[in-house]
Formats: sequence, structure tokens, C-alpha cells
Amino acid sequence: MNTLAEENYLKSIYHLSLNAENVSTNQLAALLNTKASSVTDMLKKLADKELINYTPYQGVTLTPPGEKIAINIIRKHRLWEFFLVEKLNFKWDEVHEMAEEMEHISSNELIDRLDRFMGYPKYDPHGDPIPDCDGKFKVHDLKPVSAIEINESGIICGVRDHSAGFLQYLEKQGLTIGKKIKVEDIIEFDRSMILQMETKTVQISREVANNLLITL
Amino acid sequence: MNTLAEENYLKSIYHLSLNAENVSTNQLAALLNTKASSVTDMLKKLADKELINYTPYQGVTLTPPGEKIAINIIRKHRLWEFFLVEKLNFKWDEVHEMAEEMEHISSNELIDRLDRFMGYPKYDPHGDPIPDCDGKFKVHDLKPVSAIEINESGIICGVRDHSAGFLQYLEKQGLTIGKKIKVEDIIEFDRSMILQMETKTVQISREVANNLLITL
DNA sequence: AATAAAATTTAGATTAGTCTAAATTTATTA
DNA sequence: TAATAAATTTAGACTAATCTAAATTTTATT
Ligand SMILES: [Mn+2]
Ligand SMILES: [Mn+2]
Ligand SMILES: [Mn+2]
Ligand SMILES: [Mn+2]
Repeated sequence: MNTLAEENYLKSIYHLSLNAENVSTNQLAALLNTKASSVTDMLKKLADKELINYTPYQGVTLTPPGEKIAINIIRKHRLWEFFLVEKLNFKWDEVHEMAEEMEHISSNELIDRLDRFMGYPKYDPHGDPIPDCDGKFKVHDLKPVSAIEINESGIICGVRDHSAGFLQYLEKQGLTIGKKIKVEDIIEFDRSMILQMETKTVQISREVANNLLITL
Repeated sequence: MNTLAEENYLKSIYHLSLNAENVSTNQLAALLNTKASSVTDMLKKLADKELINYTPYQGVTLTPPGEKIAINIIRKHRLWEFFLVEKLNFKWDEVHEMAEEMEHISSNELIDRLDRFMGYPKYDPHGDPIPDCDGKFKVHDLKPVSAIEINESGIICGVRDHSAGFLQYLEKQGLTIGKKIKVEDIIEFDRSMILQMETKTVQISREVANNLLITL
């Protein structure tokens, strides 16, 4: 099996791969809160294990086995987050750090039973898709609120920023997963947006609009 | 916080302390599957942290803070075992290894909520008491089946050996937690015992009788 | 009490993961 | 395209946890 550090590197490479073909040493160092030199060492180790394709100075990609491991860790992370919110009544901004530990519990039998126990949820508390036991999941096509025009509407289905502060802010505004919103106006000056909701109207900055994801 | 290795040492010292005042280096090495020299190194470290009282060559005892940590880990271990059996339908012989990993999940808030979620269970699947969030628990006074006489009876409340093999054997014989048994006969030759149960009669070796615990 | 055996500690290495500082390679820009 | 800046790797060191082999201390046995 793989060490905790190896698993965290694979997971990070997977996440960064969604935005760029090749993942760079510095991107990993920033995400993992470590130094570039430490990253280089680990990349050599993962390349030796054939979990990544590594060309010095050129960044890395996951091999199929490496991707499989990464997706399995993400599956565990999101299922545990779902458990913490749905069964233990934690709030969506409280669960990430705990899930960071729990995702490394090794048993797949355990996670498959947890999945069944919860009724095979498709999305985690932040709207992210939960891979099934074969690693398959829908990548539903979300766009930031900032990408739609006046009078267009959508349903909140995810967030780009997972920080507790941002999630708490959204919670307070009632901007949570599943809520329907419609753009009532866009302020010229700073392009902040006025959103019409079920029972009220809220104004959000461009920054927030960029990090709040919807389906049409 | 403490490392995983430190937590495992404290837990092992706690368990061994139940049978002997001072815990020796070799006892720990045997239980932790490591070498005596490694144990010595760790004992120095734990003594520096004031989690154990260590006198070279004389063995160790836990300090109050050390004991508190040990009991908290045991609480987590047993609550997770209960969860795995009661909620995820694992068998009692399947959960120990998973709980060995899960007991190191750090959040106490998580474990307290898990405790509530399950209705504050008092005993784990093997009959061992689960400490409450203050570390308190009943040490109910059990005796091995081998300690009672012909015609005496009792209720199975625990096991001394927690190995999967032993637990599976008991399961197959129907000798599980809560079952009532009565000693029908003791064979002279090897002191094996014939137990009368609800619907049948089973014969167990002295070895088994020594490891099966009952209340009267 | 002297000697042998057992238990324990010390000495010196090793591995995983990390770090700083220096060297090297790649990318940018004048 | 030559100089400069940025990114990355290499070199050398450190900590935690482990090991083997040797030295020391305690315990048991003549
Ligand atoms: Mn998360
Ligand atoms: Mn999530
Ligand atoms: Mn157990
Ligand atoms: Mn147990």
C-alpha cells in the first residue's frame, strides 16, 4: 500500500490536473504546503512506483493506476464528508479537515458499506460528485454565477472555494446547494450581482460570484 | 498532539497495566511487534513528555495525562467497532483491524457525536466497556467459564482473546455476547466442559473456557 | 557470593519525509 | 540572442521511528 504522504500527493496531482494538463512542482508545493525540493523527492518516488509520469522540469501527469488511487481517496473523502453532515449533523464548513484524516482509512470494504448505509449518495455536502466503487462519476457541467447575464437563472450546485470562511458566508446568505437564484441586476461599477432568491434578494461581489457554481 | 506511534504505545501500556503494576520493555515489544531497543527509545520520548513514569530497567506506568490519552484512544476504538458492527453490519471478528486505524482520527467532537448517533452504547461488540467522554466506564467483574462449577450458570459478557479465529469459532458454536450458559459436565480427562445452552449443548476445551468470560 | 542467564539500554545505521542553500535548467525580456 | 528571472533539481542535513549488534544491568542459579 501507499503511505499517507504518497496518497496526499496523488490526490493533489489529480485535483491540479483538472485545470492544466501537466502539474508543476511549484503548484504541488503550494497546494501541499511544502517546499519544491520536497516535492521533487516525492515525484521521483511516485515515478519509480509508476503512479505518475515524470519528466524533470516538465511537470507530471498521473498514470492510470495513479489516477485510480487518487479517485479512490477522493471517493473516501466525499463519502466521509457526507456521513459527517447527514448522519452526525455537522455543518458543511466543518467537515473538510476531518475528512482529510478519514480518507486514509484503508479498507475499501468499509467504504463500500458506508456508501450503501447512506443510500449511495451522488454528491457530497459541497456539491462535488462522489465516485462510485468503480471510480465512475458524473462531471456535471457547472458554471460560475458570474458567467450568466441579467434575468438568467440557475440552481446552486457547487462551490469553487471550499474554505470554511466562504462556506459560512454562503450559509448566512442562504446561498446553499439546491437553492434557485436569478440575476436581477449587475452593478456597473464593480460588477457585483444582485440575486433574486425564493424569499429574498442578496447582493454578492464578483469574487463571490466567481466561486459559486450553478446549473442552468 | 501525539504521533500515531506514541498513541499506540500509550494504549499498549494501558492494556498491559491491567495485569501488572509496572509494564516492562519486553512486554511492550511483544505486544507492539517491535524490538526492545525501539521500545526503550520511545519510552524516553514519552517520559520527556511526562506521559509515563520511566525508571531505566524498572518498567513504566502511565501518568494521569498519559492514562487520559490512552483511555480516549480506547474509547474511539470501541465506538468505531460498535459503529462497524451495528451500522455497517460487519461481524465481530472483522472490525478490530479497521478500528486500529480509526482510533487515531483526532477529532473528539466527531467521536462524541458518533457516540450520540449510536445512542451512547455501554459495551463494544466484544463486551468491552466503552469509556464515556470523560473517560469513565464500568469495570464489570467477569470470570472465565473455566472458573465455575458443574450446574452453575452465567451469561456470556466478554472474551479474553480477541483474535478473529477465536471469535469465529465462538460464533459458530453460538457462544456470543448475551447468551446464557450452564455447566452440565466437566470431563475428568482434559477438564473440557460441556455447556448447556438455550437450544443445544456444546463441548469446549479448557483453553476456550479460559478465554470466554461470563457474569453470574 | 560468584557465575550464568535474561532483560534492558546504548551505539551506530537505515528509511521516509521534510528542510535550506546552492546549482542547474527553462522561460522571459531587453 | 544574450542577460536576467523564475522554476526546478541537487546536495547535505534533520527528525521520527525503526533495526542489529554490543554493552550494561538485573535476576536467577549454582
Ligand atoms: Mn473536503
Ligand atoms: Mn467536499
Ligand atoms: Mn479491537
Ligand atoms: Mn473490541
